Amino acid sequence: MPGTDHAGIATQNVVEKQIAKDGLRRQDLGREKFVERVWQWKEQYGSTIIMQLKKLGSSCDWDRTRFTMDEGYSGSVADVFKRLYDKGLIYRGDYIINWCPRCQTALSDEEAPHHELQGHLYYIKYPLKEDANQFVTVATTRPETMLGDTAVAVNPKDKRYKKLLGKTLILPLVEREIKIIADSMVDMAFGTGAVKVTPAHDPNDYALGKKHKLEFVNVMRPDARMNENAGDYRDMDRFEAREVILEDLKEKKLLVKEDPHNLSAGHCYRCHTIIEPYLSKQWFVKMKPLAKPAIEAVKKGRIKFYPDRWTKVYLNWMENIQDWCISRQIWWGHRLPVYYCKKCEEVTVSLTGPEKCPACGSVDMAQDEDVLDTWFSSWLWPFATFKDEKDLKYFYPTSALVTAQEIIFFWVARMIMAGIEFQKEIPFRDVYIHGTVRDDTGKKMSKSLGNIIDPLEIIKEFGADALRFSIISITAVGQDVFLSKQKFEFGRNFANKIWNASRFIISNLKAENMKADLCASYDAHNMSLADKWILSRFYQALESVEKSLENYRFNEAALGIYEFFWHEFCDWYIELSKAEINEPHTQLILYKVLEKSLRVLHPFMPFITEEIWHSLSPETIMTQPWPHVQKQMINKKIDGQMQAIIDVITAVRNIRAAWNIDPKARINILVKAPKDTAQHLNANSGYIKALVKAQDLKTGDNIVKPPRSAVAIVKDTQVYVPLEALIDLEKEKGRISKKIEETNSTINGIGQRLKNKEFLKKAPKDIVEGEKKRKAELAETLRLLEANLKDIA
RNA sequence: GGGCAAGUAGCUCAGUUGGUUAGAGCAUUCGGCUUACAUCCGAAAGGUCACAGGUUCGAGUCCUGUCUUGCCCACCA
Repeated sequence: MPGTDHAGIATQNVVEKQIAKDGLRRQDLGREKFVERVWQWKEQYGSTIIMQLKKLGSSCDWDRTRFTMDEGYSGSVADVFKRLYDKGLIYRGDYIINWCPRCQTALSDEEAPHHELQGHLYYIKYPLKEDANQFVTVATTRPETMLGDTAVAVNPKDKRYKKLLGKTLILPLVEREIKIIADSMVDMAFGTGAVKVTPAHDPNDYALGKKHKLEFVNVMRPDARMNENAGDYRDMDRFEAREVILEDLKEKKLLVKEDPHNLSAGHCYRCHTIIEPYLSKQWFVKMKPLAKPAIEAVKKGRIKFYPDRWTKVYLNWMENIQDWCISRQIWWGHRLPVYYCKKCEEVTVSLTGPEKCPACGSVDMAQDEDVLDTWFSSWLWPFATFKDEKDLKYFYPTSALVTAQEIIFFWVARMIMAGIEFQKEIPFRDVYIHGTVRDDTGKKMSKSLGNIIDPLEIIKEFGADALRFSIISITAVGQDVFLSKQKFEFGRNFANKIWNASRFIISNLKAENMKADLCASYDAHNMSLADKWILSRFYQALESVEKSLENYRFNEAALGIYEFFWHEFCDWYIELSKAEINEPHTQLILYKVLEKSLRVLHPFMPFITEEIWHSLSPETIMTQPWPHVQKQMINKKIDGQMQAIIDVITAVRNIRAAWNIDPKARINILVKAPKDTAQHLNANSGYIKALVKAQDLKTGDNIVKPPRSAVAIVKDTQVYVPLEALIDLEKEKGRISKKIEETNSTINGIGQRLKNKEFLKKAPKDIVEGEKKRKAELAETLRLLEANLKDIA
């Protein structure tokens, strides 16, 4: 279900900037024309995000693409408003809200994040009415608001001010009489212990004002210039007024001092202007009743967060939830379905628009000028997006919501509340909170910071599959990712590997070898050890990929199939297959493992797998089933047998590298091992010979080490490689001695453990048995190593 | 002020319920055009798991404290 919201404030800002180039303000165009311009902009750029999603290979129902301002969706928004209003959960009220003087709109608390500022704490003397030589000194960071002061508050326990309680002060500059009141909210330790109270310009003071029935004096206009209540300071910008007021106070000797002071102030999340706490009439949603069942849903586990730690963050916010300010003084968005009678001021909420006032019958009605917070439409996304009741029934509730941490309050919490309130059912069961993408220096990538990596550029340079696979691989559950261009090489290289391996296999395949079915019996196709092994490994990889996906461990899933495909299938099986590439059983396995791997890889890398798939089948891979784990194909014994061969091959390669044996030279190998091991190696000597370029391989339990040969010990097996050139005995001694040292220290470690009676008593049996077995194996290896060393000496 | 996350190889990061020898990619060193792939192949080197205590037979993993970094929340005028 793809779609976009209308991003009210952000979009309006962009278009305002655009028309500003022609010297126009939105007011110059008027509401209707301006909104038209925004629609034009939306048509032109709004599809970018959808286009990017498509380029990334996102598999959505594109014909269901929805926009929050679509007709039907807008209907749901208005409908929900009315339902909440009728239920008494929406009200209009005076309140100190976050006001952005630049955007000229109210903002919710979540839209006005606090940032630290370096400011000053100014100490100002307010003279007593009865005796102008006596003062109360208050401390403030925003002296310009003093023009709106209607009281000074002190803590009732504060002895310094006890005798002044109830007395009257003369507010300097405006000469208004204000009372000294007592309230326990005041922190005696801060500043002077006396606080100026400005109920119209500060949320705390507002509360005090309500409680103590103070006067509310608003001294600013919406553009944060001082208004007629500010006397001589009228028309000055708030910060300009601050400077002038300080000058004037200084002149009157009422400014005691100014201390540097760090304070934190709300900033508009869109334009970063400092918020002005401002008294105005706004619309609110009562959140407590909506939050209650939404808290329950999470507490009872009907909705789960991944990773779990976000549960606490969610609950903490929900349990302290404040009413939601939903009106915005902008034009781009859903208008409130609210109508005022100009005659009797009756308020009517109506979906169609009333013809006349239901109270007085006047036809002189006007719709509220405001629009709704964008989130007031987005919170309906899980259900308002469906045009068809049947679809809604079928798809709702959805299984998982995947989103960013920063949006838990804005969106996730509210969707849960809306779902329960309007659908009587939670909107989704799992909430997966992914990490934040940051740049090299740890800064969050964002368009406004300009530090983004454009996915389209990466796709051009590395490919969409490379981009996807790289990011998935480095994203552990909910961990932030630090992204740089270089990281995309990882996915690109893997895509290259898949491409080449597929090319190799497909170019060798004969059609008749692809048809056979893999049935439960290994023998049906004369399978070799390697055939059985790679199938066993594939199904184990598949099992682990499935498990990882079920737990939202996408990186583990990606790396699981990566590890299998590259380092088991390509590095070992395909290499081994070259010797018998025309054998039907080899071709069958190559084909089966490839096509199954492609199906597993498809969700991670849709483009390359689709392309390769077309060489195998005329159909699309998108609708192919996910492979089933065939448990009977998983065989640990086969794994072990193959591992023994891999170990011998690795040991010989090691010798070749250590002794700088000419890569082209064919060598002879002798292996001395217990009977059954020797037999096993002998039966599969072809593998060894092929992968280490050996001329001849002799195995047995009575092999005699030839003089001048290098040796490697694998468990109970001794591998000898006779060297043509004169062997450097000292070097060989060094090699063996080092191995002895390593083996010894490991044996000692295990020995310590096995000597510990507590360990033997308390550790689980299988752990103890494992240790014993391992010690015995290592002891045998050590014995062989020492014998060989002695032999040299 | 409260909370969360992170500190593991030169770099970037994995490491699920405590269990044998802590992994990967990149970078490094050595050797390779071995007829799918040099965006590759083979081999190697590289870690007192931030620090200090504790629990445990056993700790990268659990507990406590400390340090460093980042983020979130909060009405210190």
